[in-house]
Order: sequence, then structure tokens, then C-alpha cells
Amino acid sequence: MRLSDSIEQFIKEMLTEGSTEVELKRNELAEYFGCAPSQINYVLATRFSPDHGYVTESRRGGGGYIRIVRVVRSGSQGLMYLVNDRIGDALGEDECMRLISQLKDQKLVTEDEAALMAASVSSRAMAVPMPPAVKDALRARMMKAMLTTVAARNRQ
Amino acid sequence: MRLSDSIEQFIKEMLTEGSTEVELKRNELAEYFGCAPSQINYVLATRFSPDHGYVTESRRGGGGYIRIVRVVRSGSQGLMYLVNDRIGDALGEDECMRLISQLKDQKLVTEDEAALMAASVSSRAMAVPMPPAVKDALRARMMKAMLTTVAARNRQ
DNA sequence: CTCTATTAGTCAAAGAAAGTCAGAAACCCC
DNA sequence: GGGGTTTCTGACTTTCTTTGACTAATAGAG
Repeated sequence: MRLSDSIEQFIKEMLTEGSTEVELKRNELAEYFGCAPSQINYVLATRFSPDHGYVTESRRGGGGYIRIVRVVRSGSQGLMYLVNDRIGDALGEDECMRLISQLKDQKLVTEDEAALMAASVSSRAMAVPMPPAVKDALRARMMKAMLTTVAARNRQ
Repeated sequence: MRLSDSIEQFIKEMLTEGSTEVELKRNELAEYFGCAPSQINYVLATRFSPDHGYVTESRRGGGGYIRIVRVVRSGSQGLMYLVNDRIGDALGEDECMRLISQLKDQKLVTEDEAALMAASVSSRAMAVPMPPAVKDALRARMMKAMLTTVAARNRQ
């Protein structure tokens, strides 16, 4: 397994123990994993970004720390936020995939549903003659339509 | 025997041992067969495509990999039959909706999955500037991608 | 208040895979 | 044996990871 994955898992395990928030020392963690401290920043940037459903804050100097907070939005609230705010008129493929995996992480959709969504907006599925801008617009519309459907299901 | 055939056989043997999924390193496999790494891609493209009943995913960079998942075999009642034979290069909206509700009736997909599919190909979602013929082509591709995914998840 | 030790952040470069694609080589069918 | 198709290779590209040198902030000592 990749170092980044191990660190990611380590942090997520700390987060799944009921607490929605964890505080750590960058240097200690780096030492524990025997890697460069900046590796921790890499993991935060690629796996704990707001796009992934987390916010981080930190402090330098003596007694410094990094705090990671998992953003929790309840089912319908979370979906409405996505439909109204995060998805605009256009959605690139990478962004869309991140969004889908976030939905899965937050248990707003099941793994199977996430896979289905990912398939429908995949570049493979969308390999038809169409300008990139139109594809992005289409992706946004499709995601909104699908999320609205999921929201309708969850409401009852 | 051809190199491609040997590699194909090798992978298929790994898949017949109960497991429906295999993960490999492109470079290692190429080394084992004493060929160029890109040869592996050729084999995947010509023998392990979704049309052949497989889906692959991969990752580059350190710790990269290629994963191959076998999808259910294409029995004349199965999902893969639809992917390979019934859905062609184009699919009109009405026919698509009929297909989806038929899938639901036959319990080949769940109700939730059907709803999601219907949402993704709905005229509402597809209301972007695009010629009707392209929409039909897109619908076909999307349905194939989604059904292949469902098949991959229901595998065995 | 200033200085310094102690943190964390940034960024560029190196490393470690896999992907692409054009063309060479091999094969097959008249 | 010529032409088309399939297979195979290698150079080049892209993506993801890891490190290290340098920078910035902060708390606490003096």
C-alpha cells in the first residue's frame, strides 16, 4: 500500500471513532510514518480537502497543530447544498468524480449508486462528438437530475 | 502461440480461481513475459474491454496498478446481452425509458437504480445544445456504461 | 519587546508508475 | 507476393507520489 493511503487511513480511523474532529502534530505523524513532514501536507491536500468533505486548520510555532474536521451535513441538507451551490452550470469530469466519491464517503448515496453515477458521466460514456463546454454543462445537469432523484427517495 | 494470447490466458487463469477480480502491475507482468509494457495495454484493449465482459481501472504513479474485474457472462437473459446486442449505437428517449422499466420489471436492476438511470437520460438532464442524433448516441453509450457497471457489481 | 526555538507551509524537482500512438513486424488471405 | 489486418515495440506523455530546501508564523524566554 502507498504511504499516502496509509496516512489517509490512519487519520480516517481516528475520525471514525465517534469524533468528527481530530488534532495532530505534523512532525510526530511524519516521524511515525518515517517520511518527510511535507508528505502530511500532500495527504491533506489530496484527501482531506473541502472537496472531499473536510476542512483543516493549523497553527505553527511552539505547540502547533493541524486540526481536521469532517464536515457533516444531514441527508437532504447535504444533497440540496450540492444541487444548489456546489454544482453550477458546468462540472468537469475530475471534479464530478471527486463529488461522487464524497457522496459515497458521506453515505449520501450507496456504493452501487455512486458507481452508477460515475459510469453515466464517465468519459467513456460521453465519448460522442460534442464540445467540452457542452459536456461539462451536461454533466452538471445529469448530476442534478440524479441527486434530485436520490433526495426524493430519501425523503420518505 | 501468440504473446497476446499467452498474456490473455495468464490473466484469465488468475480470474478462474474463484476470484472475479485481479490486480496487477503492468511493468511486472511485462517483465514476466519479456515484452514492452504497452503490450499489456494492447491485450487489455483487445481482450478485456467492457464489450468482452470486463471492466478495468488503473492508477499511475508510485504504487500504481491495473485492476481487472470480470462481469457476468453474457447469457441471453443477462445484462451483458443488452450491452452487447440489444442496445446499438443509438437509443431514442422513449425506447430508453421502456428499456429501463423492463429492466426493473425483470429485476435486473433495483428500483433505485432504475430511477437513477432514468434521471440521467431524462430530457431534462439532456437539455443542452446537441443534435438529436448525438443525443441518441449518447444515451446508448450511457446505458451501456451503466449496465456494465451494474453487471460488474452483481458479479458471480 | 525582541530574539529564538519550534513548529507548519510552499514549491519545485525527482521518482514511480501507467497511457498513448505511430510505425515496424508478423500474419493471413487471396 | 501484395494488401489488409493484427500484433508488438519504443519514444514520448501524463498522472500521482515523495522528498528536501527554503519560507512563514507563533509561543515563550529573557
